[in-house]
Amino acid sequence: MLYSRYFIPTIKETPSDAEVISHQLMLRAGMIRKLASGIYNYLPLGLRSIRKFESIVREEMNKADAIEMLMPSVQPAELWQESGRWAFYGKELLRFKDRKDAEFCMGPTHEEVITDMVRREIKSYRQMPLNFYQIQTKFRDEIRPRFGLMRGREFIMKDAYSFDVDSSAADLSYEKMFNAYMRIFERCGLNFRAVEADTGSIGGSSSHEFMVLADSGEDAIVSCDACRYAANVEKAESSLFTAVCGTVAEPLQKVSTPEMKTIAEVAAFLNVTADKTIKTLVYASDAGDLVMALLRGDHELNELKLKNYLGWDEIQMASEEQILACTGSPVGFLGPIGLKQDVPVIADRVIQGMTNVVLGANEKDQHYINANRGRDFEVSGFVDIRAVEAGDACPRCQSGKLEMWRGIEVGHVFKLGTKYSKALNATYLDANGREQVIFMGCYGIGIGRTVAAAIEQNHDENGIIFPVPIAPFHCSVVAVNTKDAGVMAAAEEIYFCLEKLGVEVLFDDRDERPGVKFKDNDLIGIPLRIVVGSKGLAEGKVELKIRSTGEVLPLLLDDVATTVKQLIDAALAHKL
RNA sequence: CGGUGAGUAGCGCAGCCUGGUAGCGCACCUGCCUUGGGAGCAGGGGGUCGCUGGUUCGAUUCCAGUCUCACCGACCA
Repeated sequence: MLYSRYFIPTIKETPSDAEVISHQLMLRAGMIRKLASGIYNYLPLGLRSIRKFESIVREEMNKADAIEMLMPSVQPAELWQESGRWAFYGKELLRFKDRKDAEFCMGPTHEEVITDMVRREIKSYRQMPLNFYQIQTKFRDEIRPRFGLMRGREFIMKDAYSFDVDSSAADLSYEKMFNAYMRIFERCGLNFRAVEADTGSIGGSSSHEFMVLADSGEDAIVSCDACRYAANVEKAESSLFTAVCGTVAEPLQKVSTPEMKTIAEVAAFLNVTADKTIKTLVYASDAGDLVMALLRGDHELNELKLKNYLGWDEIQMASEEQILACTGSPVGFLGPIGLKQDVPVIADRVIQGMTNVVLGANEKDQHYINANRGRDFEVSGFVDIRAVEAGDACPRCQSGKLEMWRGIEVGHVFKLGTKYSKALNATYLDANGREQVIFMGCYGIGIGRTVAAAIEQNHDENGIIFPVPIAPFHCSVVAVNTKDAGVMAAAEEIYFCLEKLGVEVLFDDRDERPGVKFKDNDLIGIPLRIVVGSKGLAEGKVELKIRSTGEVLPLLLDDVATTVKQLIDAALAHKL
């Protein structure tokens, strides 16, 4: 490809509305341009990287026996009403009507469509297992799109759906996809973790997220430094069960704690450590139901764990009025003793062993000391509702410690069970001629997001440093002075040789000063660069610069093409 | 939807407080010069100041409304 005939509109200055590095660099490198909030044009260079990643995904999906197809992005409302998600999905689902007033939506995901196809076509256990995938544009009307391709409203996604005769066969399909995902992200040279995850609005029994580690990631994850356990903090189990307080029950006593509202203030005032106190939180559902949550004073609540335990759709901290009605006390002095309303009291498991604790007296400026469960208050259940912290013991192996990371969710695999097949009545006849419900799994990869995540993880002050497998070009050839006929002839020669060898090469033949070309080539992140200048040429030499290390190798004119070819092949093979 | 901030040339911004018909850097066009890290000189083109209404002799500037965008919270590939 000739640079002068191609289209790479680079930008020298950082656009002011781009917050994260991948967004800034994709704009500056001329890979994407914004059309509307969360909606982007993929310019030629950006599309090349995306296509590269797509073909890696295709290869691995095909290898894992998934079959490619393509579904429409416009979907009829009836299917969504049938699955129950038309009402449940909310405003994120972009809905509209056609000229006949029939309702449609832009597909945010395709469980309904694929299940509808399968229920029409699959009749027998003999036809399974089956796994269909597509690479297609999705639309989710996100409330707050941000970070460029990282969270767009319109985005390219690979989604796959598996269909099996029973749960254990579905587990096998899940495992195949899981392994394919591992290979996909390994091939891209990404530093990532597969973590246990919450299933969210897709539903199902269990799931794993694939997280590219990056400080700008929107998710927090933990992983064990000794075993393979890793989880989204939303999901991560707390390993703490043990109590830390004394065992002889002292008499309950109310003490004055003027203006002492936070755990830290109360603990300091009463001269105890925070782990001898109990933190009381009140949460409300959108229906107005209340629940009281108890945690050890130095612990934090994981709202999602509480929400999942309660089975609520929404959870939020109760309002001051709700709290006053329930406890008779302002925030800061809450506790489970002497409640005005009968609300369930959910205690973290750690509470079970605590004795002689400090907690709020449900009265302004008053706390209890030496409170004991059973004698002074009761709880309706002990549940793991605590947010894990870095340094916690691993809940699996117990010998390891949990490390905490930020991550970008690039892939997510779900065991759906029969959630959609039941709702849409997707059944088959088993060997005994009995009707059975199909077991499903679904598997997503954010295509654009993965490319963005790769940039997030591979860049320096000069721009992008693409991993070879998803680089838009493998190599660039820079002619230092285009007016020098010798330089141009040599550069052209190298360009043709590389093309002949199947190397994807960008020939920077522009009549620009060398500095401009170097800056642009660095910015767009081409892994290898050959510089052809008159000085080196006089000795029959050119330079090969490696973008990732900055290493510069002087090479003889005759050796360049084969050396580059070898380096590229090695880089691609290394990831397989 | 709630909270914050911003809309002035393709991009990044100033001007607005104190109203008088718009400016800087980069980019773009022409010419000269230059060719190993975003050069230099000279000349030039481009803006209904987001939109609507109000106040005023006069509004980019003041007021009201509205739209869009970004950032902070719940969703998610």
